[in-house]
Amino acid sequence: MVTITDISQRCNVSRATVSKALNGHSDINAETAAHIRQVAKEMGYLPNATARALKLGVSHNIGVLFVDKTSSGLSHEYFSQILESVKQEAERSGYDITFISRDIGAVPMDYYEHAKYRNCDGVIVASVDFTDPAVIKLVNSDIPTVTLDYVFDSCSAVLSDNVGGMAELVRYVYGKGHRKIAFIHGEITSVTQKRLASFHKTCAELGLTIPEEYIEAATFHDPKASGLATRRLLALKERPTCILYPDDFSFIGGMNELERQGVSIPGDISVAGYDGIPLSQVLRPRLTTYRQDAETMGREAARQLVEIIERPKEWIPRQTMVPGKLLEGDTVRTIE
Amino acid sequence: MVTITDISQRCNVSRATVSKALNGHSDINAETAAHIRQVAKEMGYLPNATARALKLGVSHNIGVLFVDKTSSGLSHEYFSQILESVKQEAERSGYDITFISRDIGAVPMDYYEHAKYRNCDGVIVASVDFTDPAVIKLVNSDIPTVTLDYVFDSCSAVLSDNVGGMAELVRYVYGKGHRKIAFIHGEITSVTQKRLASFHKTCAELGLTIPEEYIEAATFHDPKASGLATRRLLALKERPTCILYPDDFSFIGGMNELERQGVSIPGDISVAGYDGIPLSQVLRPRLTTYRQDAETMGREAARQLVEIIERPKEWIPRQTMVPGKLLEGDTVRTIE
DNA sequence: CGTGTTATCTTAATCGATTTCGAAAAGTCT
DNA sequence: AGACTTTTCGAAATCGATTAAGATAACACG
Repeated sequence: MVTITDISQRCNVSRATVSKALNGHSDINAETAAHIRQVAKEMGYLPNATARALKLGVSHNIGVLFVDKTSSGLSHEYFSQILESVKQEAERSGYDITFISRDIGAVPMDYYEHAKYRNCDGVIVASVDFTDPAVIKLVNSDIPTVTLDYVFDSCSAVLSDNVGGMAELVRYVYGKGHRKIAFIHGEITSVTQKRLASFHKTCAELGLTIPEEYIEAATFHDPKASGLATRRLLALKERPTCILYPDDFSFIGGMNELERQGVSIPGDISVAGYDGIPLSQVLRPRLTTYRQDAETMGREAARQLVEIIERPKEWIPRQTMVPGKLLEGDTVRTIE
Repeated sequence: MVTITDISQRCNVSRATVSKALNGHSDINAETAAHIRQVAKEMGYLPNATARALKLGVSHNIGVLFVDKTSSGLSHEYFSQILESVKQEAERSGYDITFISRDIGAVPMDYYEHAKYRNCDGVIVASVDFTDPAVIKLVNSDIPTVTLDYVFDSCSAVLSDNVGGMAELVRYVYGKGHRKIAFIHGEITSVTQKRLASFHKTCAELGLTIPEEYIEAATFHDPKASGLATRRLLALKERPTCILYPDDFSFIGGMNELERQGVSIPGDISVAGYDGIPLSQVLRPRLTTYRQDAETMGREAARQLVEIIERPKEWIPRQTMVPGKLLEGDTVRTIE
């Protein structure tokens, strides 16, 4: 591998001169610098990121912590989309992406230790159990952190507008004439809590009284759980006319249960999902769902993290709300 | 941050001794070593991966190159699953994962340069245009490489059994009584070529003559393209009784077109996909599709790469074929 | 002409960890 | 006791790049 030393020998200058020439310092003669850069190019010189990181204490490397309970992590489409856009934005700013985990090899580590060990300049945290002490340790540490869909006082957060999204969804189905609206939610996380709160608040604003039995618990990304929840709703004396699901995957599980029971969609019961995965608009009927703007969220998270890293002085924790968009499919019908 | 120097001062020994104690060298007294380890633990010492990488020339870092044409990269579920299992396996062996790309920041780089710059010990390559000179440069370089779904002489490869998969699929629908089998394929890649070849070969073995018009071109992961191809097939005088699609996403696009034209599935026409994405078994009707074992592929790729990295002497390029599995859904019917 | 200034380059320390080589002390053997 | 091993530890170099501080020469100015 070509190093600075190799170049310095070829050019008959010191290593310091080469380094300065390549980094555009002003105390190097313009011609000398040009020559050095020329030679460096010819020799195919590449700076060694490792050596640089060691000396400068800055790695130009961002850690991402994406782990969900099922450890399916990336299989959740919403998160793979976020990851992809985080990656693109980080790269544009000159940062690479490294996954953070526990226990790298045989060595037991927590997330913070792993990030430190790898000299990450910052970390983006998503799709984890935010009550995990290891996560809390990380976000409260000296490492700049941006969280996705969760707020800590100690760091910036990029949030999908769950409150606004749920409100829009409820108002939409209300506008279609629905009054008996049921909500199947995912496991209790901050996201679920926000959607639940927004659901109740919006219903109240619209003058709707939602019976307790209309609120059902399921699990994110779990068609079976939502199927069961759906069955419970169908068993009620007074069936809802519309059911909201925690995500599109669960949504489809619910639709299956409805069809199995001979309930037509949206003829007998209307349904809507959340996430707006690409497939939702390919399937027939097209799913009515609230699309979370994963791309913007990832980009925004990366942008903010880079800003914190590069301008730590001016930084104060900030929450950024990313709006989504209602995708009006064919699963909610108008009723009188 | 706690460094080796800090520990050496606390223990009144040299830095060399600390390093050796922590790495279990035999020329350190057992008691001394125990004490040093104890103190290191108390002080919360973490080795600095950067310094280590610089000195040892080994980063314990694996690059992954996942870029598809639409630069949607990870949005392709097959690849996010592979990535996830690559990550898990790599971590178990003590390796971290970093994404490789071009042009990190303002600096123009090719994949090889990027991997070198980051001191990657090896790279896993998938979902790229394998005719890209930058990719070819990488796989032919001194950096150990494992490719997914593509074979170079210069490196090991992990392959989904496209030949076997397609053969199984064809034989399955043949077994169901189908004789007029159409095949919509993705853009021409090595994967497509294998499936095409296997399709023809298997049909020939079964004594089937497939008219040219039954072979249609579309694009991977593109429901519109497959919809159009489907329309062309439906316009034929002699319609096929079964259509095979390049992947499940395209598959669904094709099904939509069929339904739009009032063709019932599988009553009028049978259909089958490829990939076996999780949703394929949640949707109703359940999709008949050939499931690629992404998890095994990722794990195998990581395992082999680690082996090449750690035992370069004994290594010879090897191809590993990972079998998939036919998921028998409800989209292929039996005909007399 | 002496002093100060500027432009240009080098020396050497540094980041944190590893490792070669050697040194000192302790033990072993004849 | 003298010679030789073995055990245990440390000094110093090293990986590649950066940078503070210093050196040298050219130049300007009163």
